[in-house]
Amino acid sequence: MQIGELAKRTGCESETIRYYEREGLLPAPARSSSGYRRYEQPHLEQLAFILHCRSLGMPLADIRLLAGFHQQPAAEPCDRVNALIDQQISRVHSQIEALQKLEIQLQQLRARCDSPHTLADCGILKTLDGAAAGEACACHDES
Amino acid sequence: MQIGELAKRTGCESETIRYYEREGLLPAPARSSSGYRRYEQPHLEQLAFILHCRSLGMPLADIRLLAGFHQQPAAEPCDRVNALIDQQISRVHSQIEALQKLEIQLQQLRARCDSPHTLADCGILKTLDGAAAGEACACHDES
DNA sequence: CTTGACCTTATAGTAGCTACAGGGTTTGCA
DNA sequence: TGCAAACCCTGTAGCTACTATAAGGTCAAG
Ligand SMILES: [Zn+2]
Ligand SMILES: [Zn+2]
Ligand SMILES: [Zn+2]
Ligand SMILES: [Zn+2]
Repeated sequence: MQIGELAKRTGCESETIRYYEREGLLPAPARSSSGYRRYEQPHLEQLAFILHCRSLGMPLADIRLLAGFHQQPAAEPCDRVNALIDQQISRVHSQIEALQKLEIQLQQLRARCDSPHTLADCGILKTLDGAAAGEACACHDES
Repeated sequence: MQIGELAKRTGCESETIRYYEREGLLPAPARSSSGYRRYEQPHLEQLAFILHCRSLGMPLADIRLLAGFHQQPAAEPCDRVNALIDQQISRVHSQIEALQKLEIQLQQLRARCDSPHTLADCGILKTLDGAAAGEACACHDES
């Protein structure tokens, strides 16, 4: 199949497929006489593997490693696999925590303005300006 | 003061300050005879304003707008300010939701492996391979 | 024989920095 | 006076994971 059909079947754009090939995540497929890429079923599965990992937020570098385990002797321990997943879980977890703090801060800032009123009176702008001048702010106040 | 001192006082690297100037977030300061940037107190406050907004996760484009409201007539309504903050809150909120789904999926995947064992037996790898072949997976199973 | 839908490569753009390379300036000290 | 350390300058490239062109080649239908 051509790249367009692979794209349609996986829901991944042709350009992304070419990008994965350039990045070494997908092996370079055979070419037709006119230079068109020709894919087979294994390519589709390899791409699906990548997309599935991507949908879990895994970075391409980790997916490369994960895919590489298929080339390793099957008797090796799987702890490196687990480590990659655990790392991803903790990355995601700390992002969540950071964003939750952010949301609280933003809501504290937002609460300074009970619109509608003018720019001169806006509690949000006043808070931001005050903080820039060194005053305590609603959002970063530790109390 | 020179750029290095402004950097030290704000905890922002010199290169970042120059970057903000290039991006039009900070006005170009006066220069010494040898071409060194010379900053005054207002610059420090403007930079602090930017950094404070950045710490709330605001994109530079929004900070540019937010800073621009200082040049607007003070009698204008502040609803555009509120809209920017509300937008940011909803961005952050939807990111949190997406990441929380991700974390659950990752933990479901992680639960397939009760290490230690081998690559051939690893439930994580088996799940990923199965999903690539079109089977249902622990992580994306809707049940 | 031409139109349209494919495909190819190469390059640049996105966000927000960060890290050089390759130079000039200023300060202090022997 | 000479020199080195610690500043500063510009310009460019790198990071992630794509996305979007530009400029061209190929193929099947009508
Ligand atoms: Zn307001
Ligand atoms: Zn604050
Ligand atoms: Zn395992
Ligand atoms: Zn899954």
